[in-house]
Amino acid sequence: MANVVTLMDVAKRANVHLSTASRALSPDYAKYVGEATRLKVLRAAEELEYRPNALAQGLRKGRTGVVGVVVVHVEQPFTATVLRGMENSLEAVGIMPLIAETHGSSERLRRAFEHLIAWRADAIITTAVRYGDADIIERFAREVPIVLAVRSLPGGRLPTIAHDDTVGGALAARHLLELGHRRIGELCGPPDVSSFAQRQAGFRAALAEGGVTETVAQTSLVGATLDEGRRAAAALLSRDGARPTAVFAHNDLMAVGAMDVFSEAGLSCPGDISVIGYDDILFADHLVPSLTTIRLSSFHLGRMAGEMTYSLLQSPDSPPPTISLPPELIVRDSTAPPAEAPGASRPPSRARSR
Amino acid sequence: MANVVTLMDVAKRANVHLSTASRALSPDYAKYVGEATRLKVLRAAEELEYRPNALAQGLRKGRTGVVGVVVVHVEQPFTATVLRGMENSLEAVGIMPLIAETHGSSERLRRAFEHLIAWRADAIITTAVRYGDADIIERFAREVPIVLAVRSLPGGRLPTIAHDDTVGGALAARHLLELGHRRIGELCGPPDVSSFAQRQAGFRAALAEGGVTETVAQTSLVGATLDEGRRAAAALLSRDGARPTAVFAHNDLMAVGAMDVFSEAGLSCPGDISVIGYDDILFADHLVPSLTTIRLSSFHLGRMAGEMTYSLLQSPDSPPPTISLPPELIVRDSTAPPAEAPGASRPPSRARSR
DNA sequence: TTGTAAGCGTTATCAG
DNA sequence: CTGATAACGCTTACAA
Repeated sequence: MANVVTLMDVAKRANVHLSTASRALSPDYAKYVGEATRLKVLRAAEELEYRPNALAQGLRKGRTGVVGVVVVHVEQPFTATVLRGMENSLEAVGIMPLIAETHGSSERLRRAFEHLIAWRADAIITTAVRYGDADIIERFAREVPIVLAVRSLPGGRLPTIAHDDTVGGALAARHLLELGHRRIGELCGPPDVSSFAQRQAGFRAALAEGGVTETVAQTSLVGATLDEGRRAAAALLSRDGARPTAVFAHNDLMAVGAMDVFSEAGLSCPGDISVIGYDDILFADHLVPSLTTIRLSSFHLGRMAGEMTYSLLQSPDSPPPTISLPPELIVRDSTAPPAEAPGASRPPSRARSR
Repeated sequence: MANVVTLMDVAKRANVHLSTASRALSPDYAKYVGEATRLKVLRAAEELEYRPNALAQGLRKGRTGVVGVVVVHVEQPFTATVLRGMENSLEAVGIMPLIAETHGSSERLRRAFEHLIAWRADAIITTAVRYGDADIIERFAREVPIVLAVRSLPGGRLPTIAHDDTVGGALAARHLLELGHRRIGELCGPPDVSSFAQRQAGFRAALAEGGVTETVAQTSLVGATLDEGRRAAAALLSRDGARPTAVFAHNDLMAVGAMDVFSEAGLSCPGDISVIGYDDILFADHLVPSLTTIRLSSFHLGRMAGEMTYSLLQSPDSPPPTISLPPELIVRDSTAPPAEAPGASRPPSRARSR
């Protein structure tokens, strides 16, 4: 190790002054350098395998070319794809994403932001906000440009890009209504996350339009995981009163957990109970039955979030844009008309993409 | 924005010299500061929301507290878990992982390393090496400590932590042999990746021990993805000669692709053809049939890789350790005795964990 | 076109 | 215990 080549070494080898070497290697200032000397410097840099110290550059320039990305969990299937999209667009403009995770904790969210600010990230994109984080986010927003992706915050004071989950919830509701379901359950994610709050709002509004005013809801405050899906589904089954004929899970992970529980309880899906999820994660089409769900263009969302951030960096004082992306209903085998209402016919089978 | 609080601001507000402020805030040097002044400085820092500039610190200290992690693809299920393990152990010792992706390209691998070196990462962990990258990796290893995880390189000159894929391949082979299979196919990942090379070697050696000397192999040079699994499986089916009664796919993704193709070709699994995968990715147990596979303790591997890196940073000139982790056979429903050899009985069903 | 020099925000080594 | 000061490696006005 140890053998770190600095600009000084390059300058010496090329027999030029430090600053000339700097200019020769800078895209912006190279034009002020004689062609011959420029080539000398380039050769020297090449030969010594010179690698500019990004710390020194950032310190001096006041920009790092780093954008922080704060997510709940890289491992979540949906998040991973969003990240890939961001990376894709950021890389194209020479920006490096620096990823930090919150694991759902507000305390870690705070630490992640402080970390990224300490590293002088030029901007921060986050997909991890909960309503309770609004204050702290707005405080940080005074220190660094922040872009909200996937999850939004009320007020719209920050640039935001997210799917329209109200529409998504409504799509789910209308699909179940069309199939003839009237007693419908809902497995809700934490209500202080905009995505879940909006899914619920959209779902209920659409049900109400269809004359169904009551849903059997079970909310998880912990998170929208497979285990929480199991727990919520079990709680829902153990209730008094008639069992719902269909269930809307706020994401696919919960849907899978619920399907497991239903199957263990001897209920067939979709025969006894239909299940619709949300997200269209990898392998949603490989489950048995394959999962009807709402697809979000996650890669695209990530891409656009990256682009939005870049243009924000270019023109810092344009008004905060808000972009809303449409979700899409993907009908598969986990939803069907309820056994008791044979009148309703299955709508023509739609695209089974993937 | 703009309003960046520096140490100078803190010092002024506390009425002490810059260097005193620095000491007061440093865990190592705080003891040389009078209790009263120390508290004054702490208060001032608090009030101003002072956040040390990590760039300046890194530049001055020569250490950044950053460890680069170079992976093929964050999105891959196996990788994501490994990452979580690394993060888990690195965070515990105050190190921040900086993630970079290669997408399987050597050129991008090089760029990722250069990027991380430019940012003066204290060390780099990589799970993305191919045999062809050996030279470049050894060159970089002169500039920064490198830890090889998941995939190894011949020679053992670099600290390495990986699962014993030779054993894993053998486990798969013996399982199929025990079930009575004698005509066995293999869907291979790229052979210039140690994991796949070793899986193949272990698999074939164990088959040979069982008297089976020939396998119907189909190799993918592109990558071990679902689509490549489909392609390889299709190629395997279209061959002359008797169809194999069992197939070992070098990872679960390829196994899923293969199962799709088999099912589309009207073959039932495990009735007509058994399939065993590798990795035990999320939802491997939710497929139908649930997938027999080799489980790797990915989280644990990640953890240990992080710990290894840290201890390497502590004692830089200890000999490069090599840690080998055992894989585990997980028997599920995608493997069964071949139809033609009813003599072989299914071994007692083992743990169906998850 | 090139050289000079002043920092960017810290830490660490000196004296005092 | 505290103050002064020299780096760390680089960029960029400003002079020449």
